Amino acid sequence: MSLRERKKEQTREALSWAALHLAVERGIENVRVEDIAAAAGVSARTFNNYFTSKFEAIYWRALARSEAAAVAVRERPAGEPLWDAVIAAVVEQYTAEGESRAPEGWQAGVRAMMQAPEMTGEYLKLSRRTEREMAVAVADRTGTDLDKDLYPHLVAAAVAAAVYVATDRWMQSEPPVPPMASLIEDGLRQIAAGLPAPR
Amino acid sequence: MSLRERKKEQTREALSWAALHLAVERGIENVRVEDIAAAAGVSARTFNNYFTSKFEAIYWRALARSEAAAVAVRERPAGEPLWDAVIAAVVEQYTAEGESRAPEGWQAGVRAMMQAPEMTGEYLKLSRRTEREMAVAVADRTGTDLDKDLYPHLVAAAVAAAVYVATDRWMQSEPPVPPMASLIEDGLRQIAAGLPAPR
DNA sequence: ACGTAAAATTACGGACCACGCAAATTTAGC
DNA sequence: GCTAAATTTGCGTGGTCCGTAATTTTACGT
Repeated sequence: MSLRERKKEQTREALSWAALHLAVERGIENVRVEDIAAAAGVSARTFNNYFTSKFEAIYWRALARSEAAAVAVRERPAGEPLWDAVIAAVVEQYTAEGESRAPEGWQAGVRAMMQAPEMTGEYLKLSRRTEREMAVAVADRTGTDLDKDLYPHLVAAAVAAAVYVATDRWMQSEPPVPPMASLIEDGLRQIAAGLPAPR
Repeated sequence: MSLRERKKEQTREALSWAALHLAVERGIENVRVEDIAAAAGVSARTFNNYFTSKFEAIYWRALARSEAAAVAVRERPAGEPLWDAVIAAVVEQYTAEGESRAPEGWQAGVRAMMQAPEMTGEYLKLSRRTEREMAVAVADRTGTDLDKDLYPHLVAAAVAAAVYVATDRWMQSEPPVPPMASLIEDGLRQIAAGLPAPR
């Protein structure tokens, strides 16, 4: 990777972290694009070269994780049943992370920030774009057709929904907070079982 | 209903129709809030008293339909299995409508408009708010707990996902266009079956 | 080390949005 | 007809996002 490409990645990371930190610190309503740009050491115009909104900057890491999940589905063993592959691939993204290394209070801060009304729906809006990656991976594994079949899109949308609901639950949990990976796995398994009404 | 309440509803309807019409006519990127307000015969400030964005105005009818679906779930026979109730309630909203009475070219225009990149994710963002209604209805019917159980939220999110995917497919269909209700029912049935990989 | 080209950053201006506030208007109720 | 409540509207403001062009940085060849 060239110096220029490395610097671009570094800028993107810096902007994303600055967005997240400032939002947790001050609340999303007190964070302006200009603040994020200043914290990252670039101009506001540069911020908009990288992200179309502060929400996109905040969620960039989560969105990258969704992309990585789709890639991981493709890389699962070829004969593996679809849902086993999907669940393993998705859960993997939420397990190999240094959650326990986050500063004290960080997770509580993130949870509080994500509850702000301004955040409602923003993740879903942005995740629409990464859903297609998952649909492509599912279509490849199941031999279904993206243009003719609902199936791959349904799986992708249902997976995104399960991840969303589980992370929303995680955000609203009181201590002791269950691991996000467990919640996500639970959600995906319920989907794969056809969401039977509990007894 | 008082005159005042009737006038408020009429204003909301007028604004929503104006938004949808102008977006179909000119493309969303050529429609300003001021244009919508003028077409509805009110000020731009009044527009923002009713809607927080032009997307909310455009999708208002669809969002109202989601709300109506949640209400309809509550009204299904008490002993009816959950998914039968949900599918019937949701599909009902997309059947009792005068699709065939729309002007020639209208459906094609709506489809084209919804494909615009600016629209991506906007419906999902807004639908987040109505999902809770469906979750409440599901919790009531299944005796699950909104604060403790993932289940009602998973069902609500999965239903919203199925509706979204089906309407997206409908929008992208070449003539002869299948009825939206059929696509939605198909999607919901696949979800209720656990999205098994097709053979 | 230097010169040129390509890419990225930045400054600037402009269009647009969304909201708070208060004045004006309309509706409700007696 | 009068008063109160609700709604509409005008105005101002803060903020966002983009297009454009100038400036700076990096890449590459010599």
